[in-house]
Amino acid sequence: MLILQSPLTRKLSAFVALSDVDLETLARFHRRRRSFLAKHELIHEGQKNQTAFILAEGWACSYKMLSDGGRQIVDFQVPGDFLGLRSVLFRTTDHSVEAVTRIEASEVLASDILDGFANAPRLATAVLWAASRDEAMVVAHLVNLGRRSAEERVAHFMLELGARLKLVGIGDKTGFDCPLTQYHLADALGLSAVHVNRVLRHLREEGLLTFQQGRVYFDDFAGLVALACFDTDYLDQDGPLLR
Amino acid sequence: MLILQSPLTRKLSAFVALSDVDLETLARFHRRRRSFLAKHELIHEGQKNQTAFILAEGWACSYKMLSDGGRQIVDFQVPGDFLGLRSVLFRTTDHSVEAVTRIEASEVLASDILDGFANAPRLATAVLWAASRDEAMVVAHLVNLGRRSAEERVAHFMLELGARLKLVGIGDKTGFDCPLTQYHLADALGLSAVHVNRVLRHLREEGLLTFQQGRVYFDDFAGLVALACFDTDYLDQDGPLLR
DNA sequence: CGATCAGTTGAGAATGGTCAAATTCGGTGG
DNA sequence: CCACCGAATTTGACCATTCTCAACTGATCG
Repeated sequence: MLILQSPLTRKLSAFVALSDVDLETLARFHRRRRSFLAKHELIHEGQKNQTAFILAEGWACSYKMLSDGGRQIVDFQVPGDFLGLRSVLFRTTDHSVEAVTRIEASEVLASDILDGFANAPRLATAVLWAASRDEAMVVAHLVNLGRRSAEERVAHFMLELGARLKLVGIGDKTGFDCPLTQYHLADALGLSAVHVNRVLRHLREEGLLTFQQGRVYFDDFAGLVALACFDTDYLDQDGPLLR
Repeated sequence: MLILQSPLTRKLSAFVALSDVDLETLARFHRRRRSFLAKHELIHEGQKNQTAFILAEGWACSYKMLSDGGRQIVDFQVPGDFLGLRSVLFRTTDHSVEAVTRIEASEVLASDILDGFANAPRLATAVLWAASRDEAMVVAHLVNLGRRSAEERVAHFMLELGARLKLVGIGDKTGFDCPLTQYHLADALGLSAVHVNRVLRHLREEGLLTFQQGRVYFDDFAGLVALACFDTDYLDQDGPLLR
């Protein structure tokens, strides 16, 4: 093993057994460590020839702005996730990415990625495979927006976020630390911030969930799961499929 | 060139310059041609060890059912698209796929795909790259659901579908043939079928768009673009990025 | 100690849903 | 060719969820 098990390496190894060449290439992606303040926009929608980042510490979010000033958050990223990979794969980017908290990330130039993919095709497969799993989360999010009430949306979102963070080792069944504001929730869930506030109050009064002082408490996990029709075992993974 | 330019081959070549081995492997995916009636469910949510399909003729849609009986259509597939690729990549599938019209498709066994990917890693990269572009469409769809009014949603959806079909050579600026029912639209757009009908009537009365007898007419293309804030050049592609 | 930002609450308005019933359309069998 | 059937579309009346606007509180930070 050439490099220590970074979150990204661990994630990729779930899909493809990586060779030494793959791991060396991956290690080369991790020069150029940067840090950014909360709210810094790392990737800007519409720009060409962007660089990408690998998130090492903190939270980020990807979103699209609308012409009326509203925004829709597509997904949140946690350590081990790529930021702006698609902006490299498609020369131009269709969304923006900004830091939610102060973050640490490795900057990866477009040429690093394209050259790396050409020389280490199995690494390319692994990275894209992982990107494809991220799509499953976007799909779940889409279903949430399309067919659930505000209350179900909030409950489902929190459960899903909790499940995701548990995989990375942050948080457990009782709750997790959550640096998001109610505005983040509103922009992610397609609701107004005012209504998010009301829904949170109601969930708290019903004894289901509390979100206060940067932490989410699952006061009644089973009740939330029932309310949101949450599929408990949903991000499972067994072992590499490609050897 | 070993096989004729199938829709899929053309699509993949946009991302990665394919070798003869890649093309042979791809050709091997196209034995086992099948045909299915409209409404046939090809992939069922939750099943394990599914096979995948490559759509050759007709339309399909991928969707998730909710426990209350509602469903959310995630995306529509047209010739050249994979059906159920993720059910192979992740051993189990998180959504269902059904035929919208009568369809023709090549059945591809999980083992075909995994063996093929192991032997032709650049093909793997190309297929996953294309899957990643499909995600961009899912993202656009998500934004549509989260932050637009019913009228904007319908307009945007139709424009996007039109743009996509124009790329495949079906339809033009004046409109396209569309086998969807208003129920399909409702399930895709997170609206009730009744409301979809009302919105369509309104768009027709405003002289913007007509959807009747299986065809969509863009009566006022510029007006629609303005209403939906549609990004006209959005699925562009230049040439293979990976040589 | 202002200033700013996140959270909270109320009142009224709007968008879109539900239920129920009619109408049209595309086949299909006699 | 016509009568009929089921599916898709259309319309109305009423209702619910969620939004908008506006004001107020509380915390944090130079």
